Amino acid sequence: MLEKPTRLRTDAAHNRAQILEIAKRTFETEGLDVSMSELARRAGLGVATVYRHFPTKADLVAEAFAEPMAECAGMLDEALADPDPWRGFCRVIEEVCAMQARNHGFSAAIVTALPDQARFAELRDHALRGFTELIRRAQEAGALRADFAVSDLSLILLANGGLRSGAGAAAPAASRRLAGYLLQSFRTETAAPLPPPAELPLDGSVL
Amino acid sequence: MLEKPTRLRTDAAHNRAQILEIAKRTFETEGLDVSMSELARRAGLGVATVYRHFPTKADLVAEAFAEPMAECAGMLDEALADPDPWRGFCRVIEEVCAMQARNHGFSAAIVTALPDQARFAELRDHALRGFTELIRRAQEAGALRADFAVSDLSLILLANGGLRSGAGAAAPAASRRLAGYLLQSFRTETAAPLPPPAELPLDGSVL
DNA sequence: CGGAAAGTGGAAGGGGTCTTCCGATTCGCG
DNA sequence: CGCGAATCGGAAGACCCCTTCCACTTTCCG
Repeated sequence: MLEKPTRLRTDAAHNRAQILEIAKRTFETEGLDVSMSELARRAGLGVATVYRHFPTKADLVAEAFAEPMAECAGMLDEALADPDPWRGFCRVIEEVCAMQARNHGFSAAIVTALPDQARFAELRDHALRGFTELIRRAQEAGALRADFAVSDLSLILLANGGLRSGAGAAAPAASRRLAGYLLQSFRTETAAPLPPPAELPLDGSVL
Repeated sequence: MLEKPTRLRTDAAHNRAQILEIAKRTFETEGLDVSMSELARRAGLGVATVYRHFPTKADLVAEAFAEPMAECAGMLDEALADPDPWRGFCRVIEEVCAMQARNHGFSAAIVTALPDQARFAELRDHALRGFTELIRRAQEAGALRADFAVSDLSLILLANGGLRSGAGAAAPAASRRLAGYLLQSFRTETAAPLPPPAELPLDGSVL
């Protein structure tokens, strides 16, 4: 039986934290296309050290994005707490889009890390159930158009993700504008007939 | 002075066409992430042969996408010919989105090939001028919201490009739905205040 | 039909990635 | 303080990629 040493040596603990910190910052500002060697260099450590603490790049990514991931789930809970479901709905969309635009690695991280990390499966399901409930309430209140589908969330995330890759520094502004446009067409009043929802994954690959 | 031999040898001409054909098909269905070796293999030729006809991958991409590129520009001219500017506007958006969703390499090709290919600079400028004119007319007719900006085209293209990468086979359907949502919010009636347009490139990198 | 020129194929150059290995180093308990 | 175990660092393995080189083959003109 393998048993992991209960605690890391103090230097090792420090290095681990250091790597994680650098990874968080770098992934956020430059995306996931940073090599492990480069991360190691920036942390002032060897590559092997990085691999000792994070067996694979996906593991490092998962760990680095645990916080933003949880933050996202938190947004949903806050939104559900809002007495006005439409306002809650808007906030979720706006905030998630903003997060995605701000954090360059976020979208890619979802794809890279989510699929086979059990730790996120629960988070995702929770968020998805919450969002479904939010939609129901907003529609019942007559604010959200009736033909808005849960899969439209994937649509929004993918579309907004497209901005991040191409808009560079303007990504946050572009993102706000896109969210603005979309939210206006999600309101009941607008509701003209629409092409049917796409059968988007909705599983790990998108959210 | 270098002068290119007026005509290719018949076998060479055949091979060139063969490569181009394979490249078009492959780029369309699988995107640009196909190696030159793989393309050569599929064409039943050696790598060197590919490079003899297309000095760099970007050259091959440019050549392979010349047609869809021109087709795009054509859509604009058709739209401008439509007596109803709003209908023309919608068609451009819908068709360009459809093209982007159908042809997996299209967006990436714009980024890869457009920047330093003089042949496309003119095409792009023409299209951009045409689109600007189309916007003006649609706004004057009172159909398109007044705060729609030219840079919103980049917004649409980037957003729609995001679908293509993540939606897989559902991309066309997702694309149609996104275009549907957006067009509804572009109509005058909807027009509620909106975040300001982002300062998107608008140059080679996006359109 | 024969030979010069055009065209070809496969290997190899140069660069990048993720990951593993192992000898050298550092920590921290006794 | 000393010594074993945990940890580290850099080189190297195993794949990718795009591109170049050069001996070999094919075409086609006189």
